[in-house]
Amino acid sequence: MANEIKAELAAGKLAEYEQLSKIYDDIVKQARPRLTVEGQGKILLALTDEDHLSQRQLATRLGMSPQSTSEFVYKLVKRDLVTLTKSSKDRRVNLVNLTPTGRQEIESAAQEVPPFVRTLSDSELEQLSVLMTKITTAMYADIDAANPTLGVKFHKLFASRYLKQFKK
Amino acid sequence: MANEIKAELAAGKLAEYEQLSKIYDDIVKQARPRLTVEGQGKILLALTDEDHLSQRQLATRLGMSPQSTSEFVYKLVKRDLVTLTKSSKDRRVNLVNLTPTGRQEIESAAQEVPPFVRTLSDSELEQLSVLMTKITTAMYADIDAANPTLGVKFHKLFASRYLKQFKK
DNA sequence: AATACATAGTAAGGGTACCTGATTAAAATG
DNA sequence: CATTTTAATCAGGTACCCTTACTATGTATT
Repeated sequence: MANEIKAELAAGKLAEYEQLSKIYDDIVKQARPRLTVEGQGKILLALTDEDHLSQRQLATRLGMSPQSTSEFVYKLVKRDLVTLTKSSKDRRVNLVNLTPTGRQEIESAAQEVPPFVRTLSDSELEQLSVLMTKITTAMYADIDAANPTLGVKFHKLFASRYLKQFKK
Repeated sequence: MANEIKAELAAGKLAEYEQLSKIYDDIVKQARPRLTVEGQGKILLALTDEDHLSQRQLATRLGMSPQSTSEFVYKLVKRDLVTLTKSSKDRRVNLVNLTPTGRQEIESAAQEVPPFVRTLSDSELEQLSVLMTKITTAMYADIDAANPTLGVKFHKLFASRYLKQFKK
């Protein structure tokens, strides 16, 4: 069962990284205004992918309750990062629109390479990218299997965000 | 600057994994009662490493405010996972002790190998472990540099938790 | 047209993880 | 013995989420 032990070790390391990264920024604070997939950040990210969505659409493709969506949108409005406009076709729906400031906020949430990544050599970086791609691909597949609508959305969301520097 | 691009790509993949894992459990829910390094879980983890700590000690080694510590300890008491005993040496301090139930809670927070790790081959698993070890080692170093007291504590915390199956 | 039902959004209230400021009680120190 | 430091707590606040109503507005049915 050397096989199993290898899987456990790797899974453990991954989990360790996951947990460590939660506290890393707090402690080694470098004031990077990261945009996370939570709350307001989640909304902004979704709007980057496609602007002028209704709150309902946002809720659906983010897997959040409409109430939470409403809350975060309201907070973003107060921060002038989005505006709300009533749809002319259906006066019940509120379309959420990114403001220039909102767009800027997303851009400026710099995607810096953290120092700990710098410790890897060139070939190690390549290895890591390959491995992590396999892992995230499998994760997307699982998410997709559990919720076909969501999966694709998140894939697009992350692709546009984390591979941006690559597109240029 | 192919070098830089590789670093960015790897960092992006890591960030993508980090964000994806936040939503993974919600969506692909498999009811694994994970013990995270947050709030009450953080306290439990610290107590696994060393029992009968004062709230002050907990706060210090977890990098939390004493007020939050107090709050989480209180919640754990209500859940019968820890008990409080007044120190005989210093009647100001409340020692926090794990109950059998608390110990059980930690044990049962199974450290399962998530399905997406299974997609990697044997040699890939080995590679991943090596790479992640380098990364977490660098993270610990950074944390340690920022806060010498904390760093060591967390290292011990995670080592005891995520490498337990390995020690056996 | 009138009634019934479905849908977009909101209000109210709740839970968890954190934080700061102020306060109490007990210990340490001058 | 009076002052200062320390351990813990209370009060109040923010961000992220949810559930249970409830209000508009739209659509379908009678």
